[in-house]
Amino acid sequence: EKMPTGRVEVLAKDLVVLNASETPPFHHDETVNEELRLKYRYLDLRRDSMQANLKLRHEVTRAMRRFLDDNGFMDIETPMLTKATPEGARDFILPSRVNPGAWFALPQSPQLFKQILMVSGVDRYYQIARCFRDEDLRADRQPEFTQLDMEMSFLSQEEILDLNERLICHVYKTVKGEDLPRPFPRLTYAESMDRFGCDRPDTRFGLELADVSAAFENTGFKIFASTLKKGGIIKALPIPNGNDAISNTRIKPGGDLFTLVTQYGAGGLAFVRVRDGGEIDTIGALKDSLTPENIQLLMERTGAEPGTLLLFGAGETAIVNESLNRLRLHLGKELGLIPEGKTNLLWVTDFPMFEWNADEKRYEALHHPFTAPNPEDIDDLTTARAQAYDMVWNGTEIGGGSLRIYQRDVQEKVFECIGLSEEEAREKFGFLLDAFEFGTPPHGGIAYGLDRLVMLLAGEDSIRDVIAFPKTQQARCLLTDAPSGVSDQQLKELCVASTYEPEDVE
RNA sequence: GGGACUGUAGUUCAAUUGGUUAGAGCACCGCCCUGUCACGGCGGAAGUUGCGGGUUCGAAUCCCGUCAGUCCCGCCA
Repeated sequence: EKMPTGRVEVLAKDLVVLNASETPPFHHDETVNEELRLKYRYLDLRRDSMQANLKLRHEVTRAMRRFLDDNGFMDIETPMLTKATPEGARDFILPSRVNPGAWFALPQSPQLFKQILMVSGVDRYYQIARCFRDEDLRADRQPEFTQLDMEMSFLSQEEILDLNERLICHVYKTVKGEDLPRPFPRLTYAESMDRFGCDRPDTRFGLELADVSAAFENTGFKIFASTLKKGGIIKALPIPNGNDAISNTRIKPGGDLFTLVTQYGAGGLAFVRVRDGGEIDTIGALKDSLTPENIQLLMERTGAEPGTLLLFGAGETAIVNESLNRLRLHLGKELGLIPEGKTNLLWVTDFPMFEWNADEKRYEALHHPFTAPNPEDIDDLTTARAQAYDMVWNGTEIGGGSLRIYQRDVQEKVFECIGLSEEEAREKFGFLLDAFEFGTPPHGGIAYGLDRLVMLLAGEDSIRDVIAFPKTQQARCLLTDAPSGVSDQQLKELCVASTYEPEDVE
């Protein structure tokens, strides 16, 4: 609680100036631009809101530690200097002076070390671990970030989810003073994609998608017909009372909603308005081709009522889902459908093991290649569901985990699926495969994005505001002016020569 | 790699849409004020309008380039 001024009066006998201050470039109750804040981060952190965020972050990690300590978990550190990973994000790499020509990588996560700890008989491990990924930044992505990393032996998925719900509820109760309802709702990946078009649905509001492919099976509307012929789908986003709220101009080419969906690969945005008395109103070729059967099926599938605006996505499933998901989130916000102060937590389960990468013509692990397949789907791994789960907070993924593979033969099959040759697998992960031969217990775990979690609890829009010393979008530290050049002497010691200029790199 | 927005005193913002001397609040400096607490009064200093080109009689304003910050797409197992 902030003390109001004037309540305490101090009568000074002596005054000693410990250190004089320059006039600061900005005052601690001023809102200034990001560049200035980051350059003078020490002054920025003096502001009440930043002090509160630092304190909140500390309280969150303290609550996590308290809960995990009380539940038999051990905090164990894993190396920062480790091995480059073939899958996943770009690595930050560091030359080894002692081993000329050889490079360490900073960890993208402690994944393999924590699994190795399970082999070592550490039944319950956790670490508040710094992770590094050399990819482009976003409001919720920094090149170095913090995970609460956990791994447990001999627990079923149910037990892991239950324990994690209790963990998150404990953290929430500690910092917010409120109980969250348990158990958390669960959606399978398939259901989430079907109803929301994404794997981390914001369920604080409705506007659920409806697959209306069946309503257009014999349609004369060329775009829809060719979509279905090519194996695509047609989905509708029904907006109750959308007729009043959203004009044709916004939906047609050049309109903001049209532009929004095309940004995610959609070809356009067909629409239908349901008028009083159930009259159907639309434009162009769709208007001419709609049959009574189309309309009846459409109304059944979408539950549309007079006043409802139906927005359509037609095309490849992934594109339809992605574009309508973005449209749903955009309109949910715009129409004020998202309740203030509400916290919706849920699990998404049963992710697919793999996703087809069309560019590289191979399967890619959706979670990571150490995720255990569902035993029911073991016959064909390429279409198998994984024993993986994500925790979703108001539409943001705050944690993800899985049961892991703990048998060498299964692990080798998964490597094969993602196109990793035996030699590569042995070279990169031989130590893990070997370890699996020494009585590795069944195990599983999860990792939470601490920065995102604290950001949500703080009600901030960027993780920079909950990180003491973050980087800019160009991955620079404006306080220290890192990264910077190094001396030739340093490079020489490391046996590193600069061979490429930036313009050589595409 | 691509798209969008922003950049004007220390700072937050203006500048009648291309018009002659670029303004204001806060901060700063000086003087005044013996109970203030967002004090008050009077006065003052403070600008290569991010940077470099171009168009124009004339550019903060329009164009091109560049730098920086932000948001997004790609990317992020």
